[in-house]
Amino acid sequence: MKDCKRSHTGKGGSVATMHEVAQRAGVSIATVSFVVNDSKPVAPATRARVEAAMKELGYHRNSVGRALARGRTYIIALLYPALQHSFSRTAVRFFTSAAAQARERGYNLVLWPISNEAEQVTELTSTGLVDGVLLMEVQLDDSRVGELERGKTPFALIGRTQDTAGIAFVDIDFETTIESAIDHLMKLGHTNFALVDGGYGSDALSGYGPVARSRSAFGEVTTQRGLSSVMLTCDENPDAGREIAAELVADHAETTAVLVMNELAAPGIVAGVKNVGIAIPDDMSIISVGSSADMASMADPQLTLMTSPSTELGRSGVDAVIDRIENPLNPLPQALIPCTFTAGRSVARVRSSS
Amino acid sequence: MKDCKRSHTGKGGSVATMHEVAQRAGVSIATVSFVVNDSKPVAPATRARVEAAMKELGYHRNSVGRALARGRTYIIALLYPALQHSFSRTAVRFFTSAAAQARERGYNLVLWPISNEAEQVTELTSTGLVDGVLLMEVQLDDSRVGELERGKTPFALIGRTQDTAGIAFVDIDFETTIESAIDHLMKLGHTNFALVDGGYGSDALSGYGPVARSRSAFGEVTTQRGLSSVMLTCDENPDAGREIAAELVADHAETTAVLVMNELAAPGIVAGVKNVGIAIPDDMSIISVGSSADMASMADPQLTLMTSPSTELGRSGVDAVIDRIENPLNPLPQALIPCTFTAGRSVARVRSSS
DNA sequence: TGCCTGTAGTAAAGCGCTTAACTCTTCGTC
DNA sequence: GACGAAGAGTTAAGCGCTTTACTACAGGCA
Repeated sequence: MKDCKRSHTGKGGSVATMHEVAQRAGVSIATVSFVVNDSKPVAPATRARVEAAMKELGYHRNSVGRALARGRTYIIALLYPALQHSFSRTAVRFFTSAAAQARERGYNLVLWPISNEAEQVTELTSTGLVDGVLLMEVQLDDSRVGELERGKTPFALIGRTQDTAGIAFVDIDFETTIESAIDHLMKLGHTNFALVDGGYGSDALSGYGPVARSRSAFGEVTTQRGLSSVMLTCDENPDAGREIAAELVADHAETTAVLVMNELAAPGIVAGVKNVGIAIPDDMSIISVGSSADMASMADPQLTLMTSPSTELGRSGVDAVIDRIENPLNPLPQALIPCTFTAGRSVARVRSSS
Repeated sequence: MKDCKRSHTGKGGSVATMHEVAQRAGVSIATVSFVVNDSKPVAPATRARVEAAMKELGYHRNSVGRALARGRTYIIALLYPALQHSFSRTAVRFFTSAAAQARERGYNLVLWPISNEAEQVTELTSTGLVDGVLLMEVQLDDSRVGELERGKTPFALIGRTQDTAGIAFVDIDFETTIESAIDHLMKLGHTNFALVDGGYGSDALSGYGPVARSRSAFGEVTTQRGLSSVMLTCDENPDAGREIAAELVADHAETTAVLVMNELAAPGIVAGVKNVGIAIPDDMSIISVGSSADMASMADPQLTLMTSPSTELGRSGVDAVIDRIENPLNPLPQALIPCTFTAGRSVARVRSSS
């Protein structure tokens, strides 16, 4: 008597609906919903009938209908400005673990490509398509964050803005990481340090959190420990690494310990240094900071590194957004996770000569 | 008289709805829809009133409601088994261009992480959350493809299965690519070739299209041209490259020209070859096939390469799915795009000695 | 017997939007 | 001046699902 236009079950275009299942099982549509979601007790016999009907019709719940009714899509968008930055191995690992954790908690984590325009963020969040947002590659002063704060979509950052008050985030603990790297090298007798970081565009440079934070940490620690130090910057590619290596060797010949905070340039730096006759690790030790083992072994010799805690970042990042979504009143999740030391072949005791 | 529970406009949680806009503008909700979608003529005065109301209320259309009513989400999922494979620079470029093209055509392209399980594919498509699917990293015999064919969600492949009948796809033209690479090296006098490809797991090896196709192309062309040839395989990482390089040099000393179809191992191969005292490109020429310039320059010297047509693949891939979605009756889009030659420093004329 | 409680299931009101069908006006035309 | 067409809006029926009442019925207890 109702709904007759598409009762031709089976093929015919659209998929089976809850209505059809209900009809077939001889129950009300609500009961089907209760079975599907296990949201209310249903007598075993009835449940069995419903389940049979579902199987026969090949029923799958329609997420859009559900989303509309519940006011929740269970989709979390991971915003990654792929256009501007390369998708490092580190990021992949991060993404993977984030997705797994989201799935675990009943959400879908999808990578949503948007340019860096703040307005695109609004465009995404204001349409109610996603329940929450995870923002990567955050700048110290990031317009997208402002945009998100203005909206009502729950979000969390991977990385931090300058002022983290009122913002949920998960980031690498650069201070601790840099300090351990330096400590490691000091124990091997090094006293002349250099830091090479990534440009990340040109002027936005000082605005990139990891760079800014590592620099200040590097500055502080070397000063405290009375070490000689120099800081250099180059673009995020091997060729830039080659160039900066030449510069480093030419202008700062005393350097024996280098922290590279630029995964992509690191192999180039190694190549560049070797090309001017300096042996690694015999004459110079290099540690790649915040990198992944795969990338580090692109270099020859394989780089010793402080491995980025990508997996943990992914997991806690997702937890942070979901927490914001589900318990907006909870204290803000804010976490810092240090990189861990991974041995390679690019670090050695300083030469006793000199 | 109707809808009173949430007429408290402004803050208070949810966003403005079409209803509220209609009320405020003193028109029917349908009219608002016509304005928003420009789907029916509306008198200028009315339109103005509606637009004013929208602005005042900060209205943004709700995608979920729209999706439900239209039966379309305008979301396309790019399925990339990130868990198993690394996300190469090539893939990033692909992703970026695909996203841009989708946006251009009014769709959202999102990267949807799923494991390689075919069932997860169904789980995604059957819920009606996405209008179409773009599948990457396709195996010659891929269960996910079967799963997609069984469902009714439009899809296209980046890559190909063995049997491409009835399937929309876009892939690299490996035959042409391999042939040009060989031609290039032949013109420089090389006659002893080797192909090193990527393992891509262990047993699935022969099932990976790019590998299988390059191999057969390599085999055919070298035979045709009467060249000596050998094929090797190694995992997709630099260390594996180092090892296979040693093997290559030890067991096939005559080789002077190497095609590497394994972006990630390539830098390792270069390092490995050099480590046993063979100069590149003087003693041995290497071309990295289907790679990206960034990755190629990780090696020292920078690799000459056949650049993967990532951008084109992304664009045409998206076009292919959208075509399937919007004109299911059109002829199936099937396209092959060759890689293009990009000079590096790893290729030279063969030594006249020998 | 009557009343309360608990359990299984149903009816129906939305969620926010689209769209086919319909109602009024207002013109143009013969 | 009457009729039809075109233009501008409105009504209302969904899209597929969730969820809050509410009904029915059985059992427990006095």
